[in-house]
Amino acid sequence: MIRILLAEDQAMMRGALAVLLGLEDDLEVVAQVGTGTEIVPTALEVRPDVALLDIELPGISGLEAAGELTARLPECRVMILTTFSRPGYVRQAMAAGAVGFLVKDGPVEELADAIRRVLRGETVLDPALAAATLRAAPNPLTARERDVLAASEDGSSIADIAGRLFLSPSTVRNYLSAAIGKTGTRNKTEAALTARRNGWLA
Amino acid sequence: MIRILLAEDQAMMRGALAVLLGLEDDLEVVAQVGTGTEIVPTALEVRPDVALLDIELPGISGLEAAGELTARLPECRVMILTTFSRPGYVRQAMAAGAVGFLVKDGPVEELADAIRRVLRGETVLDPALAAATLRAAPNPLTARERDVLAASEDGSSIADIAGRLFLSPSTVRNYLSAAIGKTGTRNKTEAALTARRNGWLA
DNA sequence: ATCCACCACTGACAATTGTCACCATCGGGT
DNA sequence: ACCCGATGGTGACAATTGTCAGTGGTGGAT
Repeated sequence: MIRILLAEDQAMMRGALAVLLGLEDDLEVVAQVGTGTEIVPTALEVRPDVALLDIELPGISGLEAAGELTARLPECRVMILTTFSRPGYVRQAMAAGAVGFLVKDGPVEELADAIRRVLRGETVLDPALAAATLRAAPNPLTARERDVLAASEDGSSIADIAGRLFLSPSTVRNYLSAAIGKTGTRNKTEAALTARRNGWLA
Repeated sequence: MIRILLAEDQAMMRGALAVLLGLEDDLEVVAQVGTGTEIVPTALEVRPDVALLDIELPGISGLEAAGELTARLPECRVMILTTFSRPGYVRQAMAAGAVGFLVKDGPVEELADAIRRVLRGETVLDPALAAATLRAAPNPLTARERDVLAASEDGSSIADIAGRLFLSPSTVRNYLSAAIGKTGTRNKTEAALTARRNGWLA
């Protein structure tokens, strides 16, 4: 019996997947969580064979949790199940020790099989997605550039960002200018958008 | 046997829901589509009792499809199933003749029952959500203001927007200024963001 | 007939934003 | 010791953006 931990914030999606996986007679969902913060504690308690993690979660992200989980519970295989096939996500997932990366666009039928394959020691990653990730440029942004971009995502003014990050407005403008240059965009809004789309933030 | 049409863009969610609903012995998913454009033609062909529509879909939105569907196939009950409980969405759904509005945050168990209740003639709408919708201000934006806000969502410059909408840059700036005023925000990025969050766009 | 809301535009002005050159410090590498 | 990249800053300048006061035109109410 393969014991599964399921982390997904949308209750309906989480419930549906749990029922679905429960229908397979070699699979068993032993824990369900709706936030990133619960992942590691719950996993340490129930000791699942596989953790199926969404990325965008309240609290910490599934990718951060993946890193901690592979470190603290190495016998648990970590798989990422996400809406977005962003190159940066794939990169971070692999760096965090994940052995599977599934996109919610794919057919449900693949899911149970992917879990079994991971447990046999295989790595599950769509070849086209792997290729696209390798083709795409790796994250060119420095930590600070990511900070200011993330802070500008809600449309904040430079003064706001500076206040929030305890920097001088001029410094913020310089980082933004650098980020705009590196992303090949024309203003902070576009820069934040493409950085987000590439999985370069958070 | 209740015949259901399912419109949802995420294949995995769509598949999982279909399996789930299929487990109920009085429910039957007779059609699944992944785009908004397919909804009406498919419904006219298979004549379902209930159409369960996501809002954010490729092609036309589930809300637009809902309006057309209630007009062209009145015997088919339309239910909206969406991630976002935006006041504007609820308003539009009801205006389009939908008799159910479900949020993907809720438990899966409710879904089948909600469908049955809708078929008994009830309207399914979380009271708290209904209250919040009534409390929230209705869409204060004019059609043009919505246009320019939608066009500015990708971080475009005013000149870009003007070019795309065949307007003079000054006109665009005036509409944006009006939208900024009405949304109580401080720049076009914030304005577009809050308009989107309230379900005032598209 | 008059009012009002919406549409479309212009021009002027102030504020914000983006670019650039420049300076200083710190921590690795080589 | 030296270079390099990242961090944090200043000041100057140009471009973009936001505000405001106008001008008209349209079409639907009263």
